[in-house]
Amino acid sequence: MELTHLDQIKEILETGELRRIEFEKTEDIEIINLFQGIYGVAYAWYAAGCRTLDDIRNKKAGIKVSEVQEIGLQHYDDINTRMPREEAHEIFVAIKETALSLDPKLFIEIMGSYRRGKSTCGDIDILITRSTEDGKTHEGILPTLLNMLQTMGIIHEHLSLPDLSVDPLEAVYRGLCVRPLREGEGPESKRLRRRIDFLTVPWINRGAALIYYTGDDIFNRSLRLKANKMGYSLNQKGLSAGVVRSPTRYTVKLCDGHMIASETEEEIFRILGVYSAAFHQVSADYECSRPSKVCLGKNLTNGYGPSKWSMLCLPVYPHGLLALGLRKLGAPATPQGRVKAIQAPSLNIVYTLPTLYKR
DNA sequence: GTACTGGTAGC
DNA sequence: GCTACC
DNA sequence: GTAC
Ligand SMILES: [Mn+2]
Repeated sequence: MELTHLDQIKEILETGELRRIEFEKTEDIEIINLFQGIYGVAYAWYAAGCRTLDDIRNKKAGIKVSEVQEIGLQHYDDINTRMPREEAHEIFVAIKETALSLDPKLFIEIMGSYRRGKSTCGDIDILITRSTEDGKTHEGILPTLLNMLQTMGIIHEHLSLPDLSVDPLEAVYRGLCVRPLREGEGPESKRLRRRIDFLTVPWINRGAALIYYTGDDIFNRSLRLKANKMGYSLNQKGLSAGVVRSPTRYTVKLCDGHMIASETEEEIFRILGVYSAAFHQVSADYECSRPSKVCLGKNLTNGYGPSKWSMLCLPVYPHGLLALGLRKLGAPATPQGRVKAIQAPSLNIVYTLPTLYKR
């Protein structure tokens, strides 16, 4: 008998894993995943006929490789090796100390997989903001901090620099770093390059930024989908009501609406009805920790078009639902083309926030 | 039978 | 429009 | 496909 998605979810919740797991191993996905480890282009290179990293290094098919992509190629193995949680911690401690030396009132947190409690981290994500109660802000901090970290030999290559001309309080940085030297270590000691990202936001947006930057990606999509169904819109700045979108071009906003929550995670979760053991006493059929992805492969049949789908992941989510990542076969094997969210509200699943969320 | 599918930034 | 972030 |  065929297992339904609901059966599979229950099995995962009850056993922690799903038997009969089959990874999606098709040539295009494998190669595009390889190329996505570079930074910058993946599907386009596959479409141009490249199949190996050397094809790209040799500029096969006349492809153009930017400066940033050359950096990605050069450090390919380093940046595609996950670091132990402890190394992320070491790097963050050094950065936090440097940042606080510039302004002791900065709010600086390590986000992403570290904040989700993972034992290894693919990169380091750092959120910076600052209380405005004394009339000051974190304006100008990030460029100064980046310069200092470069001088200290922590930050090495830049991949993407912030554009501060729109709002100097909002900045996104992407680059490569190494951990600080340990006691007794000389500069010759081998340290792997690590991907590092910084995000700065206005103080008022910190709650929404915490949610966004903690992730994971599917959790964010899932939460934003729920917000939409409730007539709201959620982004990294806040939760808004009254957003009106163009029916033809969905991303075009006809009306921005007004922000109803942004300063704390709790307020946003509360409005969205996402109860967490950290904030509320709740009863539920299941409790689960922040989503863990389970990869599996399965062909599904449906009513429209090419009828085969492959299921990529099955994370378990809060607000009594789950999301499945699906790719329609024949669709471009980009992350965008690959993922589709489906919900199962009949399962009453409670999402337990990591202890980091408590107060 | 119909509705569902994140939102934004940089280039 | 593509690639990136979560 | 799954939810309603
Ligand atoms: Mn990151």
